[in-house]
Amino acid sequence: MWAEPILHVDLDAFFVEAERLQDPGLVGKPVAVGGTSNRGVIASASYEARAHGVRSAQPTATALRLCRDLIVVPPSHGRYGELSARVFEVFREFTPSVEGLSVDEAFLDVSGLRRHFSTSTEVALAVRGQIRSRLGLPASVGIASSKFIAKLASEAAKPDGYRHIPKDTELEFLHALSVEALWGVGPATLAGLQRLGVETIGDLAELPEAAVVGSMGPTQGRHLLDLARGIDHRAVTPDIDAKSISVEETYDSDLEGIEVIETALLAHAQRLADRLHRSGLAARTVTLKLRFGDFTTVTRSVTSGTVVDGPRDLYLIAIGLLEQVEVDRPVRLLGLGGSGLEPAGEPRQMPIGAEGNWARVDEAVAGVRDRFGEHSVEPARLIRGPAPDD
DNA sequence: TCTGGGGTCCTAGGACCC
DNA sequence: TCTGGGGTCCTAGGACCC
Repeated sequence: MWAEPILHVDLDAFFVEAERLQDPGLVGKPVAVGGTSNRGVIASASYEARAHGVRSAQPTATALRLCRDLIVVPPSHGRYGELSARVFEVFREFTPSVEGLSVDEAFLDVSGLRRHFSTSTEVALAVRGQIRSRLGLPASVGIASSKFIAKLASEAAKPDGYRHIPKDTELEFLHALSVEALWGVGPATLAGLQRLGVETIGDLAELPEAAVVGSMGPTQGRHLLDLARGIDHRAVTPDIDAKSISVEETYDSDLEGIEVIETALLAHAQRLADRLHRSGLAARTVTLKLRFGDFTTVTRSVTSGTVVDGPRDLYLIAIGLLEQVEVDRPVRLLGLGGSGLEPAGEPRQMPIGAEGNWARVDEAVAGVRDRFGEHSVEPARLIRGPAPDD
């Protein structure tokens, strides 16, 4: 009963369900949350929409063609984040050993609850019940002896169900699944495995290690082979600190001309500074990302001995990185990110001879934007005048 | 009706240091 | 007579996940 103490809790169609809490009129209908512009894609689809073939990551235009009654709602990530925080509070009422994978899923190690519940499946039912009754959200739970089996079990449990995989039936459950179901097998790895004649996880488990390592390299090869044989000793690790923070945007129409790109980077620098400020972090490495109209993507990054978090510093660094890229084609996407994150220090160093104390200005601006919203204070260059025709 | 936005991890080559 | 091996950091790109 307690040989399977790992739960994987996965909220069903989380963004859609969050929208249904706001607007109950959406219940029972084909609904998707996603971008509504010409380049928008679906982030989350209701099961009614999935019945028509609507999937996440699908272009919204394709989804509308597949399902003419589809209601597409633009995402409200701020609200989803708040709801997610409440879901995680519920998790932590059961155990401190909660490892979030994203806003809508987490591993829970419930082995410490032996004295309070007779089985780990009972814990799973209680977690599901609390999330349903207090937050109005459906969740599916997988219960297993290891993280990756628990994750596969929650997938098998969807929607709004639970699935317990007893340890002695693990391999039977695992080996029947398609190898694509394995965490870490995407299109490129799948193609390599198919060349080896692998279709199911069971097929992979029977291959000699040398064949798998020869095709996929030692690190990934041995790891996948272990998983295929049911071996996964990874512990549930709570509270992993963020390693990078980034903002990016795909434009409705491609950007042309350095000035237009620089202006867009000013907006990115401001947004990134806001996100860093809210997290109390500063970055040692700044990375600029450009995707051209033909979808080729380049990145340029720079690491310095000091950290940055102010919009002006981020902007100047971004401009410096932009100069290293040959921008000879229209730009579809711009991104700016920070990594090598450290807690933002109290007293901010200014470069010797820098004019004025920009760090203090940045700090003050960030404080105002936190309190009054992101449009309360903006660089003058970003403020649009009244629209000419209304 | 081509392909979002936010992440993590890995690899490979070069710089640099001992 | 150009020549070592290890370790770490940095950069660019790519695979993958939700």
